[in-house]
Amino acid sequence: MGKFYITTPIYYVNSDPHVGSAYTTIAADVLARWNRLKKNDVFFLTGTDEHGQKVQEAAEKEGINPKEFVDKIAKKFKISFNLINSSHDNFIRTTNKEHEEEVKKILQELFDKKFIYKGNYEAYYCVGCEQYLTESDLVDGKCHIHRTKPELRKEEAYLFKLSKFQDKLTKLIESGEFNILPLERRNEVLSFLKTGLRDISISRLKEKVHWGIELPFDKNHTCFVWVDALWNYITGLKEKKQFDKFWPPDIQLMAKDILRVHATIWSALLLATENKLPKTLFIHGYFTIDGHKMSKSLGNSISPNYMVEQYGSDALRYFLMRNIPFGQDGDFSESLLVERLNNELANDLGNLVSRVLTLTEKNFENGLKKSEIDKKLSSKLDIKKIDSHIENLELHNALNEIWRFINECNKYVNEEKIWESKGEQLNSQLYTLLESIRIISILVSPFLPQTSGRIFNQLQQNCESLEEANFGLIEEYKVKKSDVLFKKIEQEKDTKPTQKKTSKFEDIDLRVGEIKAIKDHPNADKLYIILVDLGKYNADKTIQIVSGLKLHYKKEDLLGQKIIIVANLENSVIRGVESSGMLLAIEDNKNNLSLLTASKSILGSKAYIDKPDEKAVNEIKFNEFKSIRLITKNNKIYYNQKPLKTDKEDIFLDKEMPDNLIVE
RNA sequence: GCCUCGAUAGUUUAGUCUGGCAGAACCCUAGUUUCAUGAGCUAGUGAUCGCCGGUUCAAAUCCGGCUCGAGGCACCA
Repeated sequence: MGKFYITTPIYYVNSDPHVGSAYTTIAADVLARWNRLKKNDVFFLTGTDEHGQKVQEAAEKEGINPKEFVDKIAKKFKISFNLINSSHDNFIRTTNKEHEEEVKKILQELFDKKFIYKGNYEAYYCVGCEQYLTESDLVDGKCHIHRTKPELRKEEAYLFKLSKFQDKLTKLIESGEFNILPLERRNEVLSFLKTGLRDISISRLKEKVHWGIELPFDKNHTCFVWVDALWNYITGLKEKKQFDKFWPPDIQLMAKDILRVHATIWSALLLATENKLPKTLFIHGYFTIDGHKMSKSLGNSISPNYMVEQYGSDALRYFLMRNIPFGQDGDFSESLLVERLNNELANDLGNLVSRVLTLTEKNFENGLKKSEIDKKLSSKLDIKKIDSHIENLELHNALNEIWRFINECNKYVNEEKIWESKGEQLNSQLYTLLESIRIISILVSPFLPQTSGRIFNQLQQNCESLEEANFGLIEEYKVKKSDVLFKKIEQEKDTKPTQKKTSKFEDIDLRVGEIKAIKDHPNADKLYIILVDLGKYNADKTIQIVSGLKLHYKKEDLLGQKIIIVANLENSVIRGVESSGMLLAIEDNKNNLSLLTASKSILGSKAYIDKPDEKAVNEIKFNEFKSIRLITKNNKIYYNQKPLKTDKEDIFLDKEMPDNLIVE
């Protein structure tokens, strides 16, 4: 059996752990656990990067010394990684003594070998920011924050001869000896190498950045990021006396922001010190949150701890690994997570275990003996395919393949009507199903370690290798059913279960109306009272609607607008004022609101999808209306993939909005 | 501006390397079932595979052009 060394980046401790660091760590954990199943010797390293100016500043801001500060945050990372069930073999911190000593040794070696030399760090300095700017901070040569021209400043620094390694690195990457995946990332690095490598500074003056490792050959400087942080992959092994056994890394996972540093500086440092290069760098994608970029200003970053508390670590792990094709950018959405938890974990897997165990307990109280395997079911499992998906780092496809088999098991129970079977046939069928569940439990264990353990508990078995994923291994089952594996989460859109009647589009009567008058609601800050003319549909008078538009529209902008009204909505009283209908609008998650409008249509005309349907419609309740999913697309409204329209035009939004929002 | 990658059903996607009936899941609709978690199973609706052209008996797949989107173009951990 081989060895397998996998690393995550070490995470910078200037902020709390977020879902991005959890994602990388979970992916690495899955690969580590899969390799342990295959009986490879595994070392899985993660940790925190704790030096540098930003940490120094963050600590000052909190009025504590940097050491206290990094201890606090590092602890948070450890807790967070325990919550997501990471099985790392070492959690390295760059403030560990051993790490600092090791880095000093390497710096001295590089200095002695003349890979490090004294020179100048030269860059633009913004007086307003009180710091050096990077080229990406510059807009038209000016500081993007202060809009001033920065001055070119020089300070003494030590430089690393990165330029020397350009050709060698290019060759190693082109030959595939040093592998970078996915392909576009490799291209990116190659094209960057083509533009030429410059030497880089690896130190800062100690008077400016004191929170760092001192250069062994010059006490006025501290080591600047690269050598310090990157070397963790080596000291992380050396701390545990495992370097000789595990070097080099088989896979180093990271997000794309640090790819270049790894592909150039990190590998050059290894070449300079005559260490082997990692076999593969794998670059995974970025997240969007509900379709929006994750950013501090939007305040939409997601705490993995919260997700674990809400849904459990396995659900989070499953969602991240299943929903996002590994290596591509993906979207994180809580409602999608719940959907997958309910459908795939609870319904498909959880229910399968539950129904099979109940049947076993009912019929084989004193144990179920080994019997013939029904090939009809066992032949549907393709473990080689699952393994090759994982070896190719297609984790989402591996899960897909496992679930295909889970569905086959459910289908088998139905088609064979196991609950009607008797005697030897029943014995054989249930034995096949129990073996299937046992094998499934092995296969999902890298992804869902907790769930896998709970399934084994119920089966009263324990398997820890892929070799055991074979039918016919267990001589006798004495199962013990316990609680459900996954509790389902009620999504908000599902209203009370008693109200099983789901409404159809035909149940709502949508009409074009014109806003004739607007008053402030006497008893509410956000509400308008709007009088709407529905033309011939309600010829004798206008109807009165209370609507929460006040924060979004001025009165003069609304007056005369032709809008869409739910005309048959049950009347209600909102803060003391009667409202007999509602107007349709779309709201995104940033509080932008847009009206559904139909400027060319006749007042009182019907809005419909297929053809106008003039039959009398009953009043509907608000909840019934809410169960109808009208969604946005290209600034129009769709129901069941068909556009909402009147006889004159398609209904459109008066402001641009993203697709797939639900009308409310 | 230069370079790289991507675009498949309302949504998430498989298939593209190596051309051969465009597969799946969610949602929606209908039916069926009672062993099981308001679960399961069956069926149906829904895709001119971003657009235009070329090669070919045959193109989602190969080639050329275009549109849109994402990313890279160094000291930011």
